[in-house]
Amino acid sequence: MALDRESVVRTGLAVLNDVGLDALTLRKIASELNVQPPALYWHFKSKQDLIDEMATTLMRDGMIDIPPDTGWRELASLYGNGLRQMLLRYRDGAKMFAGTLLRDPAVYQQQEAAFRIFTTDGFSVADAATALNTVYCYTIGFLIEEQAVYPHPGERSPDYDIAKRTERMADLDVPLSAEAGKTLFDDYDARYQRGLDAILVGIASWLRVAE
Amino acid sequence: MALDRESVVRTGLAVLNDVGLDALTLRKIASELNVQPPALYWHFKSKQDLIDEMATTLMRDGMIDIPPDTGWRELASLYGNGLRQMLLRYRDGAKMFAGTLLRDPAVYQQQEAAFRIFTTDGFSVADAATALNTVYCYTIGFLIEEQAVYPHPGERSPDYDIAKRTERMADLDVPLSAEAGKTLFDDYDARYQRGLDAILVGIASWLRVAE
DNA sequence: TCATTAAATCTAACGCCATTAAGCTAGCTT
DNA sequence: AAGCTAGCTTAATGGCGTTAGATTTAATGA
Repeated sequence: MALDRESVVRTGLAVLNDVGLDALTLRKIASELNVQPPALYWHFKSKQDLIDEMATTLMRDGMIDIPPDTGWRELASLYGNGLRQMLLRYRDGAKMFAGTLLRDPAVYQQQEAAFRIFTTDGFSVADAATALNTVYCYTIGFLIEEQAVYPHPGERSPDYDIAKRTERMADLDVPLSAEAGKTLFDDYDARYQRGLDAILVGIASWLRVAE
Repeated sequence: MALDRESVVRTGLAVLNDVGLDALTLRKIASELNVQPPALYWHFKSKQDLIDEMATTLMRDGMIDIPPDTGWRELASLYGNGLRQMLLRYRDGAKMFAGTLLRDPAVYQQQEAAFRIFTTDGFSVADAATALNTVYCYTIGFLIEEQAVYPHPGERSPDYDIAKRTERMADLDVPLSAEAGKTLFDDYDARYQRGLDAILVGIASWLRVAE
């Protein structure tokens, strides 16, 4: 034997990666564990409970140590990029994460360290919260889109065919939109970075105003 | 008689507003229309097809006319705020929208007008696309969070109880996080605006670099 | 060593779901 | 009047999360 929360969560994540969030079922997870579906209810009170734990595990695994003497800007960049890489590790990672409330103490402690850096650098607590929340929201939104187009990194979904999109636009007289498509459905790394940098520039302006 | 795509979509949106996305079923929609569930398949090829159309309708209804002589910044602000108000009209509006590919020509034409303003103001098409995409992603991410806390405007979900959250943090020694909670679970209007403004400040810097 | 107990799983079933297949019916066309 | 077809119906399929209750397993205490 040896079925515990941890192994169920790991198997859940593996199944998620295979089939995606919509097709993630307790029956598949149970079958992967050579167990009958109701067995999972000994360890989790509901499917949502399991998914919450999967999200928490993902977060905990993805947490990075903050180097000493990190400035707010570098930290925010690390936070955003770390979050993105974390979500990219599993199919539909962002969708699973979105709207999930994390109860893990480790998350709060990591957050606390981030707030300390921001306040040390001159931000109010409210501004620090707003700043990190802005980065968070942008990242989640970006990744939901990205993972819709690329369920797995490097594997484009057939639903998002650039050629067909361009074709559909051909008789619509929207040349700029057509050209923008090239930007919007490719090079997600660079584009994420560009948007994140814009946010950081804007947040930096909060500091100067306060001075 | 007189069941058509339009009326099914409207009823679908009404049911969505009542019960949320997870509990949105074809059976409920059909029952609301005094019709048997399979009847919907005459008008839509699948549930997802109906949801796509619901999202498209929401978008189309929420589209606003762009006043003449609007600058890129004002436009981007209108775009973000308009998108937010649109999504707020229905429970789980953002979740429904996230990852949905819109095929409506009207959307492309609206987009085209936006791109024209950006390029007139000196942006490249790629930068215009990145700029609007950044606003879009931020807004979607923000609203998924917001609607998790407030399924309906003004009606807080019981899952997000500030008092309980503070309580949980009491024995954790994370005073800044506790204080941040006050910011993060309230005053969504102001916070959305603050984040959006930061993004716009950052995007403005793209212009100056190019000059 | 054996009875007791608790933990962890099983089988069986319920009610709901999206979807498909096939039949019926009203109204339009010829 | 006959036939066609758009637009529904009923009936059924297979899958889902979840619950109830029986059953096994492993540890405990006498």
